[in-house]
Amino acid sequence: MMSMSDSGRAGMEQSRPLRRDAESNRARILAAARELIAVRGLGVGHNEIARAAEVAVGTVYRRFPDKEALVDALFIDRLDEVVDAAEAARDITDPWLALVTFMNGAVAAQASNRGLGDLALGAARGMKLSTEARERVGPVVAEIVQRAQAAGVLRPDVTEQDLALVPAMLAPIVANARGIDDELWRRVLALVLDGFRAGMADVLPGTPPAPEVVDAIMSNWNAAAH
Amino acid sequence: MMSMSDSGRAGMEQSRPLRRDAESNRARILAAARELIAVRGLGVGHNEIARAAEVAVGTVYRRFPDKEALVDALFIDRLDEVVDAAEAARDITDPWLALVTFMNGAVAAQASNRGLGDLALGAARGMKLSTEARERVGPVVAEIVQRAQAAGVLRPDVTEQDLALVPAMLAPIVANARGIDDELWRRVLALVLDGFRAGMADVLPGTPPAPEVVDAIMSNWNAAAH
DNA sequence: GCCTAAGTTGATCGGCTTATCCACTTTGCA
DNA sequence: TGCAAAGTGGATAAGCCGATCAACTTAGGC
Repeated sequence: MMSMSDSGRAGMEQSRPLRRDAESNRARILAAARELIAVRGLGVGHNEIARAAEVAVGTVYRRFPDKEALVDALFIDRLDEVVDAAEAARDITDPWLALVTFMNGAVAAQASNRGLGDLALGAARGMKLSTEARERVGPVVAEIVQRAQAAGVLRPDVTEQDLALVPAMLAPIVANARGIDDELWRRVLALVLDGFRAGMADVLPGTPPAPEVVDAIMSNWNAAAH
Repeated sequence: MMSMSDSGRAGMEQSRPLRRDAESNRARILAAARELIAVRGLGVGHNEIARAAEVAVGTVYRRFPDKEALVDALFIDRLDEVVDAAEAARDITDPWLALVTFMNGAVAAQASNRGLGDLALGAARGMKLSTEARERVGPVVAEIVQRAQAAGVLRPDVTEQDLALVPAMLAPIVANARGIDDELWRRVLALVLDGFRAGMADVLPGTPPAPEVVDAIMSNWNAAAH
């Protein structure tokens, strides 16, 4: 085998139970980072996280060698929620509704957590997250997809991979419409799932975005980072 | 016709025809910026642009007070291409094909110019571009939309505003798939326009992205900025 | 209670960006 | 030709960022 220490990150880390103070600091760092990142996105710096956690930067780096490690630690447990959502959706009888419900849940999570959206936009690279995400939610989604296709309500020439792209597509909508039209993504998601093509009745939820809204989204006028 | 002067930027500034050397420098700056930004996105710094233009940073700032002004100057003329594309699409007989052709052209432009993609992602704020874009391409697109709706091939509950969101949605796909699957956006665009719903025959172009591709897109593995 | 490994601190580094400033050079009109 | 006005070079400021490290503090086994 190779280095079998692996305290901080990937592999596992039960080498030695952290000292009490260290453990509490770690928890505070995670809590602070979670909150800040949910609200402001992955852009928040270590200094800020450290200050919020009432800890020094060095301490943050001691626990999480780099940003990637921190983000990994932060979001790996969020996966549980997604998995739960997927499993809940799987239990819905109507195959199409199951699919729609799941996608809505996924994008809603993105909308409520800026960091998640940044992730979907590809803001961070190379983290183990995507692998783990695929492994854990993939199978459930595959099941939903298969059922929908078997029922003839989902076109047969798509796969769950195609479906996986949808949250990424919605990310800029969610991100840029934030604070201007926080529900726009629901309409757009419905549109993406339903299609632009005429013929299939359903009336879209919400109202069409006003031209000013589109403007604002494109140039990010009011949204602002702040 | 409307404002008929408007050489450089926002307000107006045709006060005096630039000196020869200045004019040539301005052109070189624009050319260098255009190329760099097309290839590497809006992230390129002024220093780099200056070096490529064989000019000093100070000179860049003398012509373009800030990044916004530079980007404005760069892309305002690109609008001509989009307008041309829209007008060409308008002349296509089949209303649906006209719409699809236009959207393909718009996203293709994004795919071939990284800066354009960044713009669609909302990377830059507050520039006059979006206003001008709306004013110039809006009417043509509206015509395309109306025709498609009149022909009953486009669902009646969408507007050209909805359509305007599509390039933004495609942006993360284009950006994150660059160098991995440069044509993926065609499939996704077709999907967005066609809809996930079963029933409407058309076979999607391309093949479903492999799981690794989706992984790579999400975490931006190989793409790299370089 | 003491001692050492573990943990913490915060100044600091190096790299990047946007933007400014002023001594110097060039242009082009008189 | 000569001289102001226009333009230019490039060092530099000011701000971020992620990340490092040597000096200090603390936990907790013995």
